[in-house]
Amino acid sequence: MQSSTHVRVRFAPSPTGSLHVGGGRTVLFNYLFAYGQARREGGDGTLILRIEDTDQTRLVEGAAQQIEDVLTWFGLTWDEGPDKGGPHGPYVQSQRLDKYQTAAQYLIDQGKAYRCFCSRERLQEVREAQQAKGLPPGYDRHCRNLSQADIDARLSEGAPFTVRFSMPRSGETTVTDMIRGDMTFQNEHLEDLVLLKSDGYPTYHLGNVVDDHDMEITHIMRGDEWIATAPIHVNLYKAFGWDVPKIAHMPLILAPGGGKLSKRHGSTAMEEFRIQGYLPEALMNYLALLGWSLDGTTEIFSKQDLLAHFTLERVSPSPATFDYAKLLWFNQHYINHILTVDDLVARVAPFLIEAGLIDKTWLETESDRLALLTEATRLLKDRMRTLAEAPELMGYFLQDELPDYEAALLIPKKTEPAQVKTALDAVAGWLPGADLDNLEQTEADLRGLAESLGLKAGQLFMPIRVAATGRTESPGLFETLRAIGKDRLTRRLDTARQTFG
RNA sequence: GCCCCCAUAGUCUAGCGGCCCAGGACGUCACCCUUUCAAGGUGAAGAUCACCGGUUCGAAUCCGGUUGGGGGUACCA
Repeated sequence: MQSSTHVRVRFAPSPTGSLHVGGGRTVLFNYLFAYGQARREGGDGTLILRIEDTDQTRLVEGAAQQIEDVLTWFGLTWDEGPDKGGPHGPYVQSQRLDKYQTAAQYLIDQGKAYRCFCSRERLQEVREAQQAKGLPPGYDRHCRNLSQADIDARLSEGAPFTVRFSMPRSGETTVTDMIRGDMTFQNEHLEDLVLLKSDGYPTYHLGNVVDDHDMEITHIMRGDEWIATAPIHVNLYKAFGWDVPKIAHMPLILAPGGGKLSKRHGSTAMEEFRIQGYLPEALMNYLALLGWSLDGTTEIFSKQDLLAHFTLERVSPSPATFDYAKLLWFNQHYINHILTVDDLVARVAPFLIEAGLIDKTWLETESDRLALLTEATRLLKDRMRTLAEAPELMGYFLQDELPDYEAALLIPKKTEPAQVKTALDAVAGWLPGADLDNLEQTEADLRGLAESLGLKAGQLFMPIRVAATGRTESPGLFETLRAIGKDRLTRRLDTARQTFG
């Protein structure tokens, strides 16, 4: 990066729904660039959150708030925005309409924009006609050279109009992209885009350029889908006489089969990953590696690690396919190896409460229930892939009664029902005098019992496991029995024995 | 159709002219550990570096073309 000491970047979502992972990755890179790279290199870095709610027809109630909430969950912070204000507010475009109107009027006065009175129907017809002729569809600049008399006449009759940008008709425009280099476009291919809609709201193009200038944005980091309009934006800056910020387009995130990542392939919204039990740090780690890498070898990055190492120069220009399996691996890795047990307990609790397995009182310090929850979490830590799996995994530790299970599970392969019955009876005889807190003793006792019954250890352990948990998989048997406790174990054993009539 | 972007194993990537007949990770498979399931350990398969031409003593790395994939082509962002 150049020696600029002043970096101001922004994330500008439109509140038309929940935040997509592509957007999540874009904010992340903005955040890492401002707070990581810029500050490391001796400058200051500022991240601005701006809500671009200029499409009144697609607005979703509460979406802006939800985006802020999910960003907070994700672990990101920003310096200026709707919630915290700042020197360049307001940070919601619908509250800055006068600025866009003033800007549009300025361009009209300069002869760099014009009012367009064309109806949507006419626009549609023009587009269809051009497509039919095999020409590139686009506005035919019909209103670009209207006489002043025509314009006045239309205005006096109160005709609705949009304001369009007068793109230069010849020459070329070069966009310098920080991760792709120069991209040159022939001006004749660029459209006279609508800047101001007939409802007085700006389009993305005007709103974005005006605000980025007004908010003194130094670096624009946005999705790859904006490349096509970037040359028009550059021309807009020139028309206003403003400096063009540095621009970087983030590589696209593609769906597994190709194309856009959509619901059809699985979750696409940040919020959904939260609900499905993904950890924000795992999602962040995964998303950071989608288009960026440090050395091709290091895989695990905490937010601090990312802040310490991220550089825009190492962002790849090529699109990346979203791999759910790898995300799941990261999540599992964080649960299994990075989180502490206490931390996991705190993360898993909301999911258990939601499932009705525990309630808030379980979390009171020094309660026996918290001890049980903690022990259950410790035992299942290595077997949990997402937080959402916790209720399913931990039920038999947390509940008094076991849900019904298939009696056939009690009978291991190559073992007769009669043998199992005898074995469980023997275990029931042993249990009252057993010391479950002594794991070594429990193991010695049960191995001895198996031997005396003429069974292999596994042939005895599996029926006990199923009787105790209702499942064929569990953490180590002796620790599992200890956590369940003698009382519940006795009852569960009785239930199992009764299935043999 | 037109404009633009991209191109290393199924996927994410390292590589920025010789160290690479290509390294790491996910996934897959095998083995070890083992009371089950995981986790962990070890190992294997998997890429003629999309293709074709150049440049060079030498190319995955530079250039051109082709093909393929993707994006844009709205009074959506």
